[in-house]
Amino acid sequence: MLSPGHYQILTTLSRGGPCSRTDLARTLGVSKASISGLVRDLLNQNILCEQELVFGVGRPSVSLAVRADAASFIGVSLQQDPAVLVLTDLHGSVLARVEVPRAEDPDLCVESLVAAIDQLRAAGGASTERLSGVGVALPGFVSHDRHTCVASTALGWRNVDIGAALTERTGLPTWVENDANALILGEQLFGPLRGSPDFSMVFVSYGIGCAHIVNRRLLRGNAGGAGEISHAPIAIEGFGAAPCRCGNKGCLETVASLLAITNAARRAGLPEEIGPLAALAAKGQPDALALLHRAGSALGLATAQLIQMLDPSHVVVMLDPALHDSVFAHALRKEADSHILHREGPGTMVTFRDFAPENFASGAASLAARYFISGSDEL
Amino acid sequence: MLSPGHYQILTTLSRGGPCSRTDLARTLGVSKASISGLVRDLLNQNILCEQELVFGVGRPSVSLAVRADAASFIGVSLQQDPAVLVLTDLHGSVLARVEVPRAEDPDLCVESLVAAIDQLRAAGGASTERLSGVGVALPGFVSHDRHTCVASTALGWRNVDIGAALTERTGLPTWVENDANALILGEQLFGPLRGSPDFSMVFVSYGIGCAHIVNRRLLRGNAGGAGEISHAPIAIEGFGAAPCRCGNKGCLETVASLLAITNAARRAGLPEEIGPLAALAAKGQPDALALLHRAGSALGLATAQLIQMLDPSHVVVMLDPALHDSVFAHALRKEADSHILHREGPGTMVTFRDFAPENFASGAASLAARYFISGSDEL
DNA sequence: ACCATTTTTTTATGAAATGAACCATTTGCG
DNA sequence: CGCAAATGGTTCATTTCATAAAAAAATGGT
Repeated sequence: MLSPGHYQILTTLSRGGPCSRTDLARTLGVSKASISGLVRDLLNQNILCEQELVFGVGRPSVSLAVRADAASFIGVSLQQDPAVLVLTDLHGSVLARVEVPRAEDPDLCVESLVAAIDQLRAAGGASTERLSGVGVALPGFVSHDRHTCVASTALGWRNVDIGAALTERTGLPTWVENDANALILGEQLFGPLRGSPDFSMVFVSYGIGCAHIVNRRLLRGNAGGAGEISHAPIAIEGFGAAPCRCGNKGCLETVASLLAITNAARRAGLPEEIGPLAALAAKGQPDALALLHRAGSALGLATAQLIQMLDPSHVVVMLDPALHDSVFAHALRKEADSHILHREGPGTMVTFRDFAPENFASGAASLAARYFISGSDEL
Repeated sequence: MLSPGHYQILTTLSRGGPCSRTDLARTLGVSKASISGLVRDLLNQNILCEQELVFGVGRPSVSLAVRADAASFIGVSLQQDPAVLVLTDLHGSVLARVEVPRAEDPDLCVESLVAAIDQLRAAGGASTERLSGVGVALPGFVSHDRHTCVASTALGWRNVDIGAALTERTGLPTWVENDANALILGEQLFGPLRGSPDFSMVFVSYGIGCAHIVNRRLLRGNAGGAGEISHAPIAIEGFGAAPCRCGNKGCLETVASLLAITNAARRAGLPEEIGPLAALAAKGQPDALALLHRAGSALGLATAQLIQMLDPSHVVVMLDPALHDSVFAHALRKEADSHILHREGPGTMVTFRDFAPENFASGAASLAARYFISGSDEL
């Protein structure tokens, strides 16, 4: 239905925001005549709309923008229990939201997800008329075809073709992706860093997840295992090198994940929840301070390695709100800063953002939106 | 002169080796009719040639290959003193080779390079009729436009537009690139790993250089500083964290570079040349063994970090031949292997190769060849 | 009112890709 | 030996696509 030219226009608009026909022609290196025709098609199909006039010298240009209501998408996050599902529009805004318990058994899980999707469709009303796809984010490895979960320790799954199952039950095309990858792909399409060609995201949950955009593309690597930093060898002097479930010693995950932090807190007789622990550290309790400082420093060192290796323009670290302004965050920033090679020009910017399970769901929805916009899984 | 279609054919052939017209049509997703016409043009211009027939059922297919003598290129390596210049054909074979002292003063340097290039042209004879470009590899940072050396501590240069100078004096288009980048771009176009979408190269010289191909493209990063591992924080327990010229402590460069190794050897009263040092270690001299083991382990740890982060299919480590089968290499492999997360399927393959200054020169030549083949600096 | 300037549309022209038919050359089989 | 089946490559009329040039539209300044 849409030609490559149409997709190029949609991609350019969602990458750089609204612009005129002439801008599009310049950016894409084609004639204004071609753009004119393609834009007409997209206007007729209610995918684009003309926005306000931009006045300069001469005839004002009309801004073109992708219509938010041109399509809607469903995103499923199995990153935590409960699972979160959202219905989003083409700008990534959440139109409806549902939570369901995350079932371990694959069949039960699909069952409850299908029910939740029906709920979302009902809640969305007219906006689901052009519902065009489902995305799933899960903690684990996903096969090359973006259908099957090859392995997930968190879910206890091996070779579960959840993509095919959902497609069959909902009649909607479905894309499956690793949780960290879905998160960063959502950021690339919908987030504040949209359009940046090189950036990375790290999140601290029970484990530590990480993904990278390099040259505008997701870094997957040869076997799809690229970008992992949770098993980076963080053998800082003075840090004990605890054995990790991966068989090595001194992995980042054994120090900086929420699981590691709460385990260490329990052993030290400190509160096991991250909120109270951070509050205690804020009051100056020495053990809590040391624990969070150590964890933050470890993640900071890994971040420095990441920055040295990939030289991204931004690294976004998603943290529990309780940690946002804590010694954890400060130690992270300091350790990262002290281990990167400073050069001229603006270096990598490290920013913190609140961790919310919803982000994974809307990242998952963006997988389907991406296909709508670019006709493929690349932008 | 050549259209995008022509370049696509040349790129496909040099990426995947000789193939038939029908294969090209399948690979590129265009009709046989289009390929037929484009190939005819390239045959007429003596850029392609028809090779042997491949028999199967039905009419045999004729293999098409890029002619080695379709063009020739000059590569300049300023990676070491003396500078090495080579004349290569379109398959990367070295047709002639010249060395000249590497002058510090930019003007003098250009002067001697121009003279050496004339020598190469004379030595190349008829093969330089279609000489189509010059590439320069140098240790330092190169501006975004691939003309100017922004900074090089090894050469003592700041903002030297060596590209423009050579273009003016030789009349040939010139591309300038960082030494490690030139090396891996040469491997991508001419080497055994040609066509691999994800691989990395590391070389151990007075410093340590490193570059990566990700998704078939050179990893440059936001500020062009990606891929550097020489300042990776290698703070292995038991390894002293020596201060580095970058201001941090415990950088890889302070342990594993040839400069660091020979400095440490001098302090320990061991031979300062790498050959005798390696020989001593091979005989079992404890201090020499410890020194090389420590250096190899450090590089191995950095290699493990690299593999975890990028998940390449191959890592090629270029070493002085004396180190090739030494405790350095063994420690490197062991340390790398023990710090990567093993998963199903074939993991990253780490291979050693002899370090030769020529590789940088032919890598530099490949920059010009790349332009001939793809019409841009991407493959 | 009129001109300069810039954006957008229209239109006529040319280039490029295609599908379908056709020719070429081999293997396999009776 | 002869013929069908299969595959590779070419030719050519047709369609699609992109473009440049011209025209129209919309505004600011003089």
